[in-house]
Amino acid sequence: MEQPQNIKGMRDHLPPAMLLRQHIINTLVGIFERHGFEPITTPIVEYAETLEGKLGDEEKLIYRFEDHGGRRVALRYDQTVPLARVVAQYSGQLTLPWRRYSVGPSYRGERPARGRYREFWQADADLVGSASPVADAEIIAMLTEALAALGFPGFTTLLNHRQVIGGIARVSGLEEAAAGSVYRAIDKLDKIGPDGVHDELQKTGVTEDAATGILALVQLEGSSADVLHELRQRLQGDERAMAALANLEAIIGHLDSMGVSPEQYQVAPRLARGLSYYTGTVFEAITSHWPAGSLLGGGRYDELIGMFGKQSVPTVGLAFGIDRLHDVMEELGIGPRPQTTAQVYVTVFSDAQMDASLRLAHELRAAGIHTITTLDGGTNLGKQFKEADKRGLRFALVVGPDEVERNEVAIRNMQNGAQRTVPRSAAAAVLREMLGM
RNA sequence: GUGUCUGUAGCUCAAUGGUUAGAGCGCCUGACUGUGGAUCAGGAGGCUGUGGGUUCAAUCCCCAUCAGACACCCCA
Repeated sequence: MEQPQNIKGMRDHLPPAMLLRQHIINTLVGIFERHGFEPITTPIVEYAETLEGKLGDEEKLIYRFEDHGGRRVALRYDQTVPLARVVAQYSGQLTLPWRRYSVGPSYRGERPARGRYREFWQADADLVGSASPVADAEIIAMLTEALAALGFPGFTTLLNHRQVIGGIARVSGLEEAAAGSVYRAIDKLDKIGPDGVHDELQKTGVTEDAATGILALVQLEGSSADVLHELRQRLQGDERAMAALANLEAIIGHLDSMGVSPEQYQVAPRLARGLSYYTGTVFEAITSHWPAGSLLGGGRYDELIGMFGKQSVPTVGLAFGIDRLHDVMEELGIGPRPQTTAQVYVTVFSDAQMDASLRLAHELRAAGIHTITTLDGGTNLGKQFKEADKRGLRFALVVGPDEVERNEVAIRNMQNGAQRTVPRSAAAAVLREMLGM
């Protein structure tokens, strides 16, 4: 290790990136809390067996190792399984239904690609302990509010139900066991097109007729009502699918009152999603401006918590991909792009004036203004202004001998060069106003 | 995990199988001794990702390794 370097797929986030990330996280948390979701944090390291047996195929991507005590441990793969562990473990202390959120990193040993990293952050929100369609609707409403608050221009939430897909497979005469590869094939519809899916299905052993039938179903598009109607016709006789369709209809029925308009979502029978713990609704949000994966994903998993030994607790939730949101916003130029956290730069005229500047800075900070000063009193003013400019500060203040004598402060607007002198006692108030605080 | 491509100064990129590897931007200093973004003049900064090999000689050719990009797989 002669050269400092990152582990593959694990990134450093320097201030410019971090400031945007914080904006994203703060925005999401704001929406979560507006809906009364409560924060929790769980360890990044879990017993390997806690994570095993919950994810399906993806399990091979779990980071596993032995700790010093020889315990088989793993880095968490998402925040959903740890949540399920927590709910099972603290059932006596939780009042259900429980709205909780959690923000932090998860780890997957995948080959990194665009919008995909081995360490990635998710903002996860789940509504634990309710099977009501209102719960599903609330999660979808929240995701819609969040993407709008972040400023995403055109996004769509694709909505489906595991038992709709199951029904499609059953109606096509497929064994339950074959369903997995069918899910994967139809999930690729947007990428490889109908012919591609047809080939893919046949490759997995589906008959030509069945493939054609499946394809006709998963390609359904149009208004949610139309798609649901059509699915109901074609899946007739499959009870579980009928129940799923009724459930979707009930959820959609609440969306309007929750502020979600019909053009912001669509029923998409092709949406499968890989995680095996989903049992009901599944959804993800995509934007046409970003080809590399969804911005968030989620669904209902009514059996996962029960896997930790106690009774099942119906739950629906979602995870925003912070890194993807960041990458897309960066690429599309969405959102604020602050260069720094400081707002005001207090110059130091000379060593003799150092304390006057420090005192002023202290007062400004006490007034809530983010303030930095020069550290070296021997630096000439020109250099200090240059630094203030480079750092992207909005105002530079001067308290030289003249200002001290007149008990004033000079405030210079670094964006347009306008400079004014105000009474020392008014400096904080004036700045607060100029900063729009 | 599979395949393809890439890796030279802080950043974006040049260059040649052979003496001290270049440019722009950025950075530092000065012209400007109470005021930044312009201009001009100087300056610092590279064992060419790392480790091997071929060769009289390698940044350039070969192998490995690490990291990155893209596609596949799959997902946030």
